[in-house]
Parts: sequence; structure tokens; C-alpha cells
Amino acid sequence: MATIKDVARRANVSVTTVSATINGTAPVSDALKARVWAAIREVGYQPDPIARNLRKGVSTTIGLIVPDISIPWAAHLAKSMQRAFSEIGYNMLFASSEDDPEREFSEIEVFSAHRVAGLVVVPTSRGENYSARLVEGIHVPTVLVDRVLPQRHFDSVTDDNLLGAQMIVRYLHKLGHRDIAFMAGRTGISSSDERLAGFRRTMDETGVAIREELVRQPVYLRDQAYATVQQLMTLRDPPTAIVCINIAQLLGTMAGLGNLGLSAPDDVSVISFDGFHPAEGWSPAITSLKQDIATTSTRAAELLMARIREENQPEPQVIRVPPSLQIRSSCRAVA
Amino acid sequence: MATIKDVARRANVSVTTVSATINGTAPVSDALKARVWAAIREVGYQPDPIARNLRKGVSTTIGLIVPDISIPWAAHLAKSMQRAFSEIGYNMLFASSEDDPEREFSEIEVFSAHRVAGLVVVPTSRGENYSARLVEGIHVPTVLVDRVLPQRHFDSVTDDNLLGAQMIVRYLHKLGHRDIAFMAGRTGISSSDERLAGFRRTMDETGVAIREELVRQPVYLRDQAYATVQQLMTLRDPPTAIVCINIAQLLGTMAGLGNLGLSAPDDVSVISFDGFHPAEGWSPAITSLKQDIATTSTRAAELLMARIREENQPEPQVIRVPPSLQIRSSCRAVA
DNA sequence: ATAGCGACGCGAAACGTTTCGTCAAACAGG
DNA sequence: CCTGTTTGACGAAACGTTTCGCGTCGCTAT
Repeated sequence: MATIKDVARRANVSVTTVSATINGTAPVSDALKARVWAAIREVGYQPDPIARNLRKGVSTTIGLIVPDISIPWAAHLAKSMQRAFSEIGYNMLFASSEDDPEREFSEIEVFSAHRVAGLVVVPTSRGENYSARLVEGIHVPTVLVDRVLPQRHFDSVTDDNLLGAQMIVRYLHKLGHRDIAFMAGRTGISSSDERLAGFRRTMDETGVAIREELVRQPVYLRDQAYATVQQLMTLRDPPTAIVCINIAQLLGTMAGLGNLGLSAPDDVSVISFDGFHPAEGWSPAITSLKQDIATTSTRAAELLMARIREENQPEPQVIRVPPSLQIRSSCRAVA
Repeated sequence: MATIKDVARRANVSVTTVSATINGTAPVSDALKARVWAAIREVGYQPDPIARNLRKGVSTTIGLIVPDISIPWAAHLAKSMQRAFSEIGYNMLFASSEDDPEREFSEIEVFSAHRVAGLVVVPTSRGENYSARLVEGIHVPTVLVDRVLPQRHFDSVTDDNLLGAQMIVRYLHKLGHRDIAFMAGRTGISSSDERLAGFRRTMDETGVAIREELVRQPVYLRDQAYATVQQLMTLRDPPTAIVCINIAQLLGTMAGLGNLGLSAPDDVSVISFDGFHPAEGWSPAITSLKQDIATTSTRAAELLMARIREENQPEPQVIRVPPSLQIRSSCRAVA
């Protein structure tokens, strides 16, 4: 509760000098510096961030907005981000958009009112004029994560989905799979679009014709995947492998298979873009990509800090973090 | 960016009147009220929370500190808490203590400096003089979640662990299990202590002598459970059932069993206090308690708001939220 | 009539910082 | 020796609110 005034009184200098000593914004003689620091220690002074923010117009807080923190991927992202930012003296305001663009915009507004220094957003990417409204509503350094927008207004960090799709398709192809089902999410969401595009491209490269009835879209809720997988597996000529792009799909797919009395990999191979699922001890252990969240967070923090410090304001850039393929036991070779 | 001054100018009243209108802190005639509200709408005024905080000495932000957000239970808690508080106009500062008391204290300090209106903490509950240091460091309405402290200085909300243990033991007993292994966490952490105590008590009640070599403590890391389960299952007389108190234990246990070539429920039954694990589609589907996180969050929010509004300051109370038993397929009957 | 009171409105101080502009002293170059 | 510049320190204003205390008005009860 000690204020800067107490320090000034104690050190027998002006308030201005104390501030200058702390922030190094003006020259202070070594003698005074020593006196001031001593006084600070003696009265146990800690600058009041609120007052500082009011005066400077910007805080030392960054805001994180994710669609749903209860998704393991998002939880790990939050943890990793918090670690990255707390290391450099920032703390985190946190909100969940519940995958609702309106909530997202409102959270952005609230965070802006709180003068956050920067924003990390996993954008919902949906709704009329989404991109324009986002640009309109954000007046703070911002980095987008996981999903990129067609207009490059913001720095973005995302998985290298094309590469990931390539790894998945090539792996399945090597195992002999030709009838591959792909569940895409909503169109317009880059992570889904890119994964689908990568799937198509790599299938092309390997010279396998895609059976369009095996490409289902949009499938983004657990229950949709649950229903979809049952449709797929009751086709006259069912797929030999199913690709899931996220955890909701994977959970629905596994439950749906179970409901049919089918299991992976015996009846069908299952592979996932999302690596946050039980890996050991449960059967089957899902072969999946592993996202490099630590790198994603670090890169995002770097981009954001560069903008905040205004070191330079280059064109917004997109960083793609390569995933790795973790081969487990949910895929088997077919004739 | 409109300030209260702009509103005052526009409505042709004083700044004081605008403030009084907004906050209802002083009588304002209906005529002026109307003018002021109109002006507010016209200039698009939003009060600046920072300035308000500075003047009032308290913010509209509450701080959440959990040991590890990447644990599904904690992620769901965060989601639920955020929902509960955003509904009543509060937003959330968030931090992870990484299960380190020092970090926890430091986070509390940072949040206090930011003048949070209240604190929700899942306390690490470890270290010298923990309780005393906590009381010392916290000068803000606070509610503890999941873990209670021996000294009742704070409101607390926690699972009804005695009841949960009773449900688990009775269920296992009904299935014929007598040789039940129990992995406890660190001593001193109430959630673990209570679960163990409940286990002992209910075993007593059912008249089954506990085989002490099957009670292992402390086991709180995944790898400890991984190792422990292998010791347990290679005893001359191994347990027929294993009780896990949290997700780390469960993951380690399942992996450890897999490593031995054993599986649940064929070789041993497995049951868990923590309900956040894959339930459908994977084998085995773990029979577990289901924690009622929504209720936990609501109760915590209620307790905290009561303290913040100073409606009354009764003795700190402990609320215990009853879990429910979800029977799945990881336990089987034995002779 | 007038003292007293409630309702209403305002100016100014306060919250704890940072920063602007000023000033004295010390120092450099001619 | 004078001028111009740098260094070091400070007082006061500013950030955008809330709140304290005061003043004015109209009403009621004496």
C-alpha cells in the first residue's frame, strides 16, 4: 500500500525523481538512484498498475480469447501462452467465446476497455462481414491463432495443415488405403479448409481418385460425427480409413463406431489431426498428428511483443508450425 | 473513446450529474436523467474501467488461479467459472500456479496489485506455513475450490469426497471385491486426504479389512502411478480392483497396465474419482464419479459475490457438492 | 412569515502514476 | 570570459473517473 509519495518523502527527493529512477525515463545521478532504491525497499513500494495504466493509456495485460477452453487443445494453448507471457511480465485476461461471433466481439470490446496491451484470439471466423467487423473492433496489437483469415490484417500462427494432411494421406496410402473418408468442418474456417485442401492435393499427388461420397462436410460437432460415421460405415462400399480433423470429430467417430459394434483398426482405420486424446492405456491408441503448441505459443508471443514494442510494423505475417506424425495402433495395412 | 466530459458537455450538465445518473449514487431529476442517457447514447460513451478502478480502489475483475489448466477438470472449471462471472458483469484474470506454492503466492500478489474484486483459488496447499502465508497474502474476498484448508479462513467449495468414496467402495464391494488398491495423493491435500479417509471408513463399515500394502501414497504424478500399478499387479496376491483419485493417476494406471499386458476389467477392475476421461468409443470405458462442476462454479460465484457485496460476513463456510457414480465397463464382478 | 429540511445540481479534490516544461548548475568550446 | 549545451532535479498538469462538501431551490411545519 506504499505509494510513490512515501518513497519520495523517505528518500528526500521529488516524486518525479522516483518515477524517473524506476522507469529510467530521465537521467538521475547515481547517488540519488541509490537513495531512491533503498527507500523503495524500505517502504516496500510496488507501483500501482492501475494508476500506471490510466496515465499511460495501456496496460501490461494481454487478452486471450478461445472458442472453448474445455477443449484440450485450447487448454494446452492457454497454459503455454500464460507461461510465455508471464515470463516477460505480462498477465492474462481470459475469456471464452463459446464459438459465438457475437460473444467474441463483445469480449474484444471488454478487453479493449480494459486497455489490454495485446490480444491473442482463436477467431470464430463466422458470420456476416466477419473479417471487417474484426478489423473494425480491434485497435490493439493482435495475433490470430489456429485459424487465419483470407484478408491478412493480423499476424497469425497456425499449424502447417497442408503438411499435416500430406503426412496423413501418405501414411494411409503406404498402408494400402484407397477408400479414405474425410470429415471436414465448416467451410470458411481455415484450419478445416486447409486440411481438406491438403487432403485433396495429396490424394491427387498419389494418383488416387477421391470418392466424393466419403468426403463429408460440415461435421464439427461430436454428434454429427457420431451420425456421419454410421452413415459411412453402412455404405455398400465403406471406407477403409477415416480422417478426423479435431477432437470433437474423433470422440464422435469412436463412439459411433462402438455403437455399430465396430472397432479400429480391425474394421476401419482411424487417424486424427488433433493429438490431444488418450494415447496410452486405452484401446485403440489413436495414430494422430501432434501439434507443437509450445512453438505456436512462443511464436505468437514473439509476434505480439514485436508489435507492442513497435519495433517495426511490417506486413502481417503468417507463421505455420509443422506438426509431427505419431504412429500408434489405430491404423492397419490393407490389401 | 468518448469520455464522461463529452457526455456532460452534450447534455449540458455537470460531470458530477452524469456520474450520478450512471451510478445512481445521488438523486437526479427525471428530466436530466433522460437528457444524460440520450447524450450517452449519442456520443457512444462507455465508462473507462481503469479510471473507475483507480478511483474506487477495486475493479470488476476476479482472478482465477489453478494448478494446471491443461488438466481437463481445471479447464472445465475455468470455463464454468468464466461463464458464471461474465453473466454478472465480471471478467477473469487467469493464472496457473504450476502446482508451485511460490508461483501461487506471486500470482496472488500480482492479482492483488491489479485490484481484483475477488479471487478463486485451487490452492496448492503445500509448503511451510502455507495457510498462514495465504491468509497473510490475501486481502480480498476469496473462495477456495477443490481443496479445503484445516483452518477455516476462507469460504470453500469442494466435492463431497466422503460420499464419493462411499459410492465407490460400496459399488466395488457389491461386485465382490475385497482386495482393493487405493492410490492416495500427497498428504495434506484435502481432496486426497478426504478420499482416503472415506475409503478407510467405508471399508470399515462394510467389514472388510484393508490390506495396507495395497494402499500407496503418495502417488500424484502419472509416472508414479505407472510404476505403482506395476508393483501392485506383480504382488503375490494382487488387488482385484484399483481406485484412482485423479486423472494423472488414471492415465498412469492405464498405461502401466498396458505395459504389463494386462487390461481392465479382465485382469483388474479400475475405478476413478475423476470423471474427465474418454468415456465412449475407447476401451475400457472407465467407471467413475462425475463431478458436478457447474454447481461447484455457481456456488463458488455465489459465495464470492456475497463477500464482495459485503451483504454480510458470516463465518467462512465449506460447501460440499455431491458427485454421482457413472457405471461403465471398467469394473467386473469377482467371485 | 420564516426556520428547517429534502431534493437537486455543481465545482473541486482525490485516486497514484507519468510526463511536460522549467530551471539551476556544471561543463564545453571559442 | 562569455555563450551554448548537457545534466540533474523538480513542480505541476494530466489520465477519467467518483465523491465530498457546498449552494440553491421549493416545500412543509411552526
